[in-house]
Amino acid sequence: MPSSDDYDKIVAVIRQIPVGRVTSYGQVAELAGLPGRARMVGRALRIAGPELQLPWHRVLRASGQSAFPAGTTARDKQHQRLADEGVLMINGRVDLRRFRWDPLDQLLWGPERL
DNA sequence: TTTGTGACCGTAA
DNA sequence: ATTACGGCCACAA
Repeated sequence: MPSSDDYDKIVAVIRQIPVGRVTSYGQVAELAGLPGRARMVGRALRIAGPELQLPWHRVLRASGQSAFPAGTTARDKQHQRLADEGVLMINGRVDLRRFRWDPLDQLLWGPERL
């Protein structure tokens, strides 16, 4: 049973993703203390909806691709918003080696947002 | 109660 | 590069 506490932790993690960086459902789950439960992150995001104004577009599949099907407005919006933040996509795929969010960066570099 | 379905993922072939 | 498979597990039918 997914305690609302779990969802709160997930939301808290997503709120920390800096502008211009991305992460994966799996990584969010791990950082939230819920290893192996990537699907739950997707659920949480779906339930949260636009009300909470989360940076949902910064959460991608582990492959660097959008989780939304090609041709959907959600996917287009996600790509657009990432582009606006300077996240490059090559063939609909973000190079995670370059744009993956590393929580340690913030601790070492300070709270400056890209 | 069982089954199918996801904003998913890692491994292996 | 792709496909397949097993894990994951709340939710709805």
